[in-house]
Amino acid sequence: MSEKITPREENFSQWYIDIVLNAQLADYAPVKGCMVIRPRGYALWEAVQTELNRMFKETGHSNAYFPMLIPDSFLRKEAEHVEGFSPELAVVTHAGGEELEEPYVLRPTSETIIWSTYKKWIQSYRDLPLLINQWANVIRWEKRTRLFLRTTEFLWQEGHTAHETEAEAVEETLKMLNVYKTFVEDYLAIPLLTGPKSQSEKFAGAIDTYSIEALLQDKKALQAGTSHFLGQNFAKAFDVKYQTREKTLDYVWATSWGVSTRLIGALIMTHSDDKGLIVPPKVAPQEVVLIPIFKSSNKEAVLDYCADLEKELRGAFRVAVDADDKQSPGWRFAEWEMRGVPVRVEVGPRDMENKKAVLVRRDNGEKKVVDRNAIVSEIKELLDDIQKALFDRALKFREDNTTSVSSYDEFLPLFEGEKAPGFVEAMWCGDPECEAEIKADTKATIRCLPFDRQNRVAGTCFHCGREAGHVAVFAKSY
RNA sequence: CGGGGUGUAGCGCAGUGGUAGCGCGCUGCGUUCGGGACGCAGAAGUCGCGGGUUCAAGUCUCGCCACUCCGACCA
Repeated sequence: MSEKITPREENFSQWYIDIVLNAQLADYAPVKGCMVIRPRGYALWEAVQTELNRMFKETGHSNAYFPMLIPDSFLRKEAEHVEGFSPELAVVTHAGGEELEEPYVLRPTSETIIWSTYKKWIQSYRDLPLLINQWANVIRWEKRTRLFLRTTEFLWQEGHTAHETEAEAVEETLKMLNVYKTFVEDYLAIPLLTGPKSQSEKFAGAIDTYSIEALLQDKKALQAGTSHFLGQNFAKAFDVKYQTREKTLDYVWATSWGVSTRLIGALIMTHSDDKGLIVPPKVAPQEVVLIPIFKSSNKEAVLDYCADLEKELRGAFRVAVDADDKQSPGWRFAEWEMRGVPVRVEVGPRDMENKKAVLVRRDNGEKKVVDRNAIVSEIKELLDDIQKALFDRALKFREDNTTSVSSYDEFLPLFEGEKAPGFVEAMWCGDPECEAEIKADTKATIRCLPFDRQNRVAGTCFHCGREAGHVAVFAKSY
């Protein structure tokens, strides 16, 4: 069984790669760290795009597109920004057979090209807020890449907004963080921690960075998306001023926020098992696979019987049908399990005779024999159940792998050895030096200061013993 | 970018200097079919890339590249 997939226990990294390649989500490309996203993988990305676009538009945003080539000088206008990104830039130095006077950078993110444009578009408070999103590719020359999780080129969306007031920009930052949380939890069924990053972990050029943090099956944390409050940093760097309602001039307030194809990696690593991919029904390119079971003697009769059923299913669900007579039923079962389709419908001679069908859940393998006539409502119920069960299972995993500590003596052993300990929460003083020492000792980083865990009484920092005003969540991360 | 490992048919691998192999998969035909069926016939290779040694290199040697594991780096 599943000989193609390395078990998680044996080698988690290899398991992940096996899933990506065997479920035909992506393939390696000729250039270091780049991947080809195959139709089955791209369909997942399209599901992400469809829902997020709906949510972005409901919150007042419009899509636009800015160029991929950015003049080198633009990057340099915001000091922290250039410092943060320059090590991973790819630069175009030649074009049209000649060396360029000024090199172009392949965008690692679009703040600079967008803010240079916003300068032209914003004069008055009447031009605000400006709420724009773009779907784009970006290039970051990372040292160590991994399919979907960290690739040299990746697809993402980046929202860039401009506001009259600080309060409005902060509100936007948190609103979009919450859009991400809602989408990722409700559709991808991945439970998240949300909250601000520590100052040392924030985005280059931001005042505050907020993130959504997931815990994957190997107990490492993944930053699944970010929303940044940029203050007036980019407005100042690109001289974007507007006339206020009081007829004064002021710099606008900015946000930016993004999620990427990394979400597909998070999806895989959260739900899948040793048989292959598991996809939550709401984003599954195919919710149901119909597998007719027949012998050559009764093939025609079974397929006839399935024709009506298929029509009915297609009226209600996204459906695949696999009636390949070159493959045994067992082979087809295993194949569609690897592809992650949430519900399998088996129909053979027995079912035909009894006016039944067999439903099998991908998430836990349970089989259920149902009346042919009730099949649509039965599947609907099952899909809802699976969606919920996947989230609940992931949430339980996270809770089972979250530890609370009050001293460094408790903390240190958790981060010894190969295995990651999951999320570890502790009272923390907020000092970057204290954070750096912890990281140097253990490789643990602060994932965020979760909003919903700040209700503890004030105490002392678990590491340095000084007064502590935050609960921080530590983990080993991707 | 540093250290280790790997690179031979689509995939997994064998092949210690002398004719390019095996299993799975693939194509065709037939028999099978309720958890990865079987028979027969067939197709498929610049042995990762580039130099060097040699009468002769998949094999020895140097360089490079890719993947992978571990580090450093990382919205």
